[in-house]
Amino acid sequence: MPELPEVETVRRGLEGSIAGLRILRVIVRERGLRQPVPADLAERLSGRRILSVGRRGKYLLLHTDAETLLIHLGMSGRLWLLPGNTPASLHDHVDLQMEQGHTLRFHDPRRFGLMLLCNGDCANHPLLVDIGPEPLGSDFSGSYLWSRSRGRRVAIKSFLMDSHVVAGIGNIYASEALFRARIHPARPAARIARHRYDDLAASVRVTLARAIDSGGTTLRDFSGISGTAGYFGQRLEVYGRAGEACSRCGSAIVCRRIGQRSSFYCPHCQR
DNA sequence: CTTTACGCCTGACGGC
DNA sequence: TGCCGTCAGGCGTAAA
Repeated sequence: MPELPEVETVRRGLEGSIAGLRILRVIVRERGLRQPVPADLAERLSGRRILSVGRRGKYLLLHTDAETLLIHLGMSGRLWLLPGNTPASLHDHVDLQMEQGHTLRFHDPRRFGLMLLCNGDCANHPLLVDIGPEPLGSDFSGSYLWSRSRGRRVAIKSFLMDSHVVAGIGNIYASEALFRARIHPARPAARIARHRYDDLAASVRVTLARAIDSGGTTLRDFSGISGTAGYFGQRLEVYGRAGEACSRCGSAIVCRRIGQRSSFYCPHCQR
């Protein structure tokens, strides 16, 4: 999926385009997502007005004047804002037809995404309640990471990608943040010095913030709501660059599997 | 409790 | 050209 910067890019796009609009009609073509789309989604959303668009980790929250629509893009999900008469094609699972001739379309070939309704702000929803702090928020810091890492022998990269530790960091940005902090991705989380966690927290923030500024990373499946590409891919230091020269020392970037995921790093700079 | 393996799906790609 | 194995940005669950 889209990781946090891509979801934030989508959130901003939606906030600026459909916030304030009423949902006129909902079309569900495929209910078999990660969890089934509620059978009564259409009747519960029709006539509702979208008040604002929020985000928690990689989840989007479309707050309406009644319930909140919770959306996750999984690995391959996309949201497009299209003219209302755009014909649907393969994997176009859900349309929200809005006022002013807009249709918000959910498209997801792999169907790891999710669309659910919940009450209020969804903060206590089972899928959200155990998610760690927002990495760009004030609860996230080196001391927080350090305290959570006590007794954890898991690789630091897997630790960073654990949504219960910190929200929204996936495979790309975990590799990038660790490169920036010069920490080897396979290092056990408990065997990283306290002061290095300050570097790591700062690196996570900078990496994510820059990616958001660039409109996210487009590798395969991501684009903004108008189909525009994100440009952070041009700024990735290690992800997908196995064999290329490290920008810091010139050594060849290495790819190896850590926690069942491809991990990219510089074996010279990262320790 | 922590850690690891796996499944959910489709599509793209590389090797043969 | 087609077939097959592998991989892909997530995440929850089961098992050890």
